[in-house]
Amino acid sequence: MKLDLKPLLNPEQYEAAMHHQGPLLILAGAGSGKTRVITHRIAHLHVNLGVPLERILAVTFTNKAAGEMQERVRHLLHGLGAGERGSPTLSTFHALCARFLRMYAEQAGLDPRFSIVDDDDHLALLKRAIVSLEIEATPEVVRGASNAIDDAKNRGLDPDQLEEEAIGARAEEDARIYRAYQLELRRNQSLDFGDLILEAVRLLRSHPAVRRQTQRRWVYLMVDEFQDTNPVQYELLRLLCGEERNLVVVGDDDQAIYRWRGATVRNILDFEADFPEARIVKLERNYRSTQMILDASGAVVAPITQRREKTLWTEQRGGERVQIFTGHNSREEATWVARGIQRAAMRGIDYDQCAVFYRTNAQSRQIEEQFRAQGLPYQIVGGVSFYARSEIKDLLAYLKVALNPANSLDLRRIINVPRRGIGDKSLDRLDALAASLGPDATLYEAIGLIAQATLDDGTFKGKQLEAFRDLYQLLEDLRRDILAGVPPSVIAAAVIDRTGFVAWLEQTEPQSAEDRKQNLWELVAAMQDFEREAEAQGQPATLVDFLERSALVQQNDTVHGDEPEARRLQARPITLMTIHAAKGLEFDAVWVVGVEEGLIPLLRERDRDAPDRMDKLDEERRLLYVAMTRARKQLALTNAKVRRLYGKEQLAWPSSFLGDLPPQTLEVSRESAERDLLWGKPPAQRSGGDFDELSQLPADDDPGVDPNPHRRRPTLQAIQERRTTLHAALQAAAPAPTLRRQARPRAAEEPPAAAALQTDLFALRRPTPAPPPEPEDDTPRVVYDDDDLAAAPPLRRGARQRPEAPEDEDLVGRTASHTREGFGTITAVAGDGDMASVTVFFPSSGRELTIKKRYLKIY
DNA sequence: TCGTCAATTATTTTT
DNA sequence: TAATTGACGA
Repeated sequence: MKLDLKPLLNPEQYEAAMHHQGPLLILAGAGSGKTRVITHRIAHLHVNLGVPLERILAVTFTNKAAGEMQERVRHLLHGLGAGERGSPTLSTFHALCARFLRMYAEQAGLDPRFSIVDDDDHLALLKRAIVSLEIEATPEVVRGASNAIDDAKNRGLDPDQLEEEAIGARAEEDARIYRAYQLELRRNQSLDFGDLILEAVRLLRSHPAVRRQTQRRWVYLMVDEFQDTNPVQYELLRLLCGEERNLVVVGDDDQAIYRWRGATVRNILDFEADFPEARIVKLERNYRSTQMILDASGAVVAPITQRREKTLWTEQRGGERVQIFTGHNSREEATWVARGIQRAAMRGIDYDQCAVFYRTNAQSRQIEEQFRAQGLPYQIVGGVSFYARSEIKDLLAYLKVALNPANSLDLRRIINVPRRGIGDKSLDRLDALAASLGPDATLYEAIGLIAQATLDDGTFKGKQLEAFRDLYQLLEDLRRDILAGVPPSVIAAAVIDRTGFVAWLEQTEPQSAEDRKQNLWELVAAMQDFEREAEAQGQPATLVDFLERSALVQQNDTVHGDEPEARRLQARPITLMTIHAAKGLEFDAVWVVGVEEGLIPLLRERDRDAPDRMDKLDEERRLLYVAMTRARKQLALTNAKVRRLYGKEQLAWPSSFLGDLPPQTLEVSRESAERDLLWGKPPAQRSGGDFDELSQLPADDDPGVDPNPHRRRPTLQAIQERRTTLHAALQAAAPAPTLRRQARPRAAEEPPAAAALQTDLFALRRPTPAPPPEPEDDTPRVVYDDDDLAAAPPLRRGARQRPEAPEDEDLVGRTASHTREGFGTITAVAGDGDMASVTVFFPSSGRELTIKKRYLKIY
């Protein structure tokens, strides 16, 4: 069956999707259907041109994007009845490189069981490296070296090359630290994120045979979010596509928001320099937003000089104006957002089509508080990653060490967790012992010597010796299990059981033990999911693969409020996330909070004089652009005059970027504390955007600011300090203020009186009044008087309810625990209900027992 | 060696 | 605000 793309795509999309060979740059504006182009091109190559799917490689940055593309390609091909013949490789840069390096571990000079270190491990290792050079590991040194190393890896430099280009003592020191750090990594048989790409590049460069093999394997290359590539990633792409130069890149320089991670817009701006024969297609037709939203957001990036000119257009003429709201404080801002969402819901926009974006995670707290107070269901995307939680890292550390005994970093982590009486002193002696065994000896080997009593000098005895023996025995058992192919979930459960992890949690952290236990079981459940998935694909579920996934998947788990689980699952929640996390998503209605100077753009004092400050400012513009272009129909930008952050009140003023928005696209909310569209400066002066502008003054009626900009040009910090002091003085001088009741938003018709503004400010310094009582019923509370709100939208049943009480035939393969026998895997079931006879294999004892179901805990 | 309590301090974005 | 670090006593 032939696939005719013509009726499916617009002319530009069609041109891009029909592209056959050679380099192509697709400049895809926000919402212009780039994923559609990529998936249709894959289908076209396969169905019309007979390209085997295995020859196609598409690289993305996030697992989310890779997964989505996978799904869409599968769906598209399935619809054409062409889905059964293999599948293209759709992967992230990092996952691709990790697999590649394990495959060619020998040529790359690596142990195929190498561990991948996350950011925390990276810092720990870095500190050790710094100390090993007898340099004091102050936060500045660590941060500086970390940045230098990251930057070097992003540019593809090794320690020697970094040293060569180093100017000054500081840079030379960084290079030396880089060298020592690499040594630490090597000793631990570990790679960090940067190494994954860099080592892959080195391997391809130095091994022509591997390179040829790889180039033959993938003939058609596509890269999504090309604007986010850094120089090494770019180099990797060039090596992958080889002489054929058969490379299609899709990107939007206006959405480049990862410069700080080494991404360089240059890659997209100068693509033709490297590929002079490249075709370029611009996708400017937007299928997502109203013209109003496009006009407003376009104005934010328009002042950027280094950019590919694009003008988005849509057939959705008109649309609602962008709402602008200024709250007296950040709590009021949150209240207004909550109310706005309830209004949107009245107009038929589901909660799960509403999103709130903020610049920093810390801002989510206040939004949460309001949502909780008003009974709005929400989910937070991002935040502390599941895999960054200490109990999860502990458990995984056991598995990582068992797999890769050279991983001393993780061994250190667990050597005394749970407490087994091996303290700092013992660890020092263990280090000394390892050092005496030779330069390449590992901690694990040293422990082995002690445990097997090969060492008989009496350094360790009694309880300590016992502790070492237990630990060693445990790890050896795990190693054996891994080799024997015992499923990861069973191994993990055995660790929890044999270390007494749960009891330790309950004893040391009684308040959070419940949560942490939940997390542990969630990890075991994640492993089981993984095992089922692998089984479905007919592949073995190996621990290496699971660990790799856990290291590379930034699980966007949802951190929920303290609402009861059942209630939370009932409604499709509103999404709260950082702007970065929002890239690639879209919602009917979007609220961007904290559109303030200092937050958007986020500026810190030390950036003031940075040579690249203009670039940073441009990136902040793009960030706001990304946030705004997520909205389909409705968009609001909010800020506050006083912001509570880190437990402190700080005065704030509207972002200078707001001054670039065309007034005819805006509408200031009637409830706003600031009614004026001219945020304290005439429009003529407003556009450029420079750091000096920051020290210029905000609205005249803001307290605490010298109204004469010529008198001095204080630093950002000085301004804030001065404002805060004056603010405090004002407060001290005032008669006892009346406290305003909290969290009862005023009716929409009643804008805050001028007098209320003052008391409002004062109220901030007082202890917060008791929070409003939790609503008892399940419906969202109606918080203001509008009649039309009385009919609040019904909460819908959520889609992702976890299956409870599994059907009996589902039990086989699951993990079960028994009070005496510990953890095991279910191998058979007879009968049903609580009295069913369940046969369980317990790896710790090697026994298989049949036990009544009611005596088992099943996970 | 371990647990408690006080002090300190850092606050961006993430594969 | 919250999370981490450091000192101290058991």
